[in-house]
Amino acid sequence: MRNAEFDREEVLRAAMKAFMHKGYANTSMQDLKKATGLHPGSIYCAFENKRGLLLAALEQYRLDRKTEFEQFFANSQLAMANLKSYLDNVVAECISCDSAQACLLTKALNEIADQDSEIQQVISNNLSVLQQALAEKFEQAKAEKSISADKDCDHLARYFLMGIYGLRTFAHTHPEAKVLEQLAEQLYHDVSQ
Amino acid sequence: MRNAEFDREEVLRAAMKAFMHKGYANTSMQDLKKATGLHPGSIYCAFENKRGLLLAALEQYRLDRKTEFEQFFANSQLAMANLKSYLDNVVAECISCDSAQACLLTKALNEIADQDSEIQQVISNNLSVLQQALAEKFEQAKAEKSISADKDCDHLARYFLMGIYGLRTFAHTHPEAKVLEQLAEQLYHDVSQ
DNA sequence: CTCTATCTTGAATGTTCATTCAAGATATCT
DNA sequence: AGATATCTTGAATGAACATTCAAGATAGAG
Repeated sequence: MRNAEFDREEVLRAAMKAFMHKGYANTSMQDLKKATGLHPGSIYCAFENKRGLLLAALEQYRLDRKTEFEQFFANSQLAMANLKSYLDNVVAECISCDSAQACLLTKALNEIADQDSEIQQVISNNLSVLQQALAEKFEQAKAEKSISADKDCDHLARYFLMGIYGLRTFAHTHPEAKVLEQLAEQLYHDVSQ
Repeated sequence: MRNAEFDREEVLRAAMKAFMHKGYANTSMQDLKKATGLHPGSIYCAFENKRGLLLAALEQYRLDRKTEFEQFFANSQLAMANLKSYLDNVVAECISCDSAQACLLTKALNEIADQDSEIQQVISNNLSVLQQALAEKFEQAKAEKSISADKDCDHLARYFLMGIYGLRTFAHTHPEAKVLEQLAEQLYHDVSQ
């Protein structure tokens, strides 16, 4: 007889930002209250507890990133060109040094994966989906003759993803545009040739 | 008139393990008490507080890794062969899935770097030293004609380190030996050729 | 307009945390 | 052996935490 007043997606994106900024353990309910505008009771009512909020935020993150990914390839350019754009976007996020543009998946993976196997599983699944999507793009690139026919596209996808993980970590100590762009350039070169 | 009973290095290595296993925020003083065998009072006396213990552990980690690194190159083999051994060792650590063999620097970097600039600085310095050491090995490889003379050794060192970061993160979701070895193989190939 | 199911609020709860400190123990020096 | 400086011990402290819940507010149904 009465609907919730808050916008679920907005709340989850705010929670995502909070978790990305301070990590899971260090983000208090008070931080989450401030970030989402929701009182503790509402959070518990909607998401059961802090962990439930993280799980919901991870799911929203997956959806948002899926949409974003598809937009990078929703054009008529060659797959390899789009992969380059995707990589350039990661670099841009790294350069911005904006913790809200970090990757919630890798952040959470580093922090809690060892201690919570359900969350570990959720994150692993999400990353596997991304890896699979990348592999398909490399297959497309192969069909377009951008890369040679004897390449293993699953391997290329794994290597590309590994490079992105490395880039994100590296950026924490070297957020300089020139360095990161050079690294991305080489990564792109190494999966192209 | 009385010396401390505990072995400082042993205590710091135990603290390192505890921090690597659960992260900084999630490791309680009670965990640290159990891990180190020291009572809270002794920890506070020796290291000022939990943060001081982390800083001391980071310093011990730096020393231990420096020793380990030098051992990898304390032989008469070519620099590139030793770099491969070093990389293989990282892979072996990843395969073991032993949180005690993770990298304290990257773990701490992901968790707290954004929130504590002094710790950020310490970690960045440590990683820069490693990067510099790697660059020297690539210089040596160049002198040995293992890599071509027009290579930028600083760039190679950065790329190699980025790959190691990526490998460690990737291993969290794919701890399979075959996959990690293949990725390491390609990374080695890409910095060789 | 009234009723009621549902949502919102924020103070209260009990737990866990980092930190302190005074009492007790002990190694070293004289 | 006695004195004392230093270390060890672990209970006490207060703050911060996640979580609960009862009271108040409000949207929508009748």
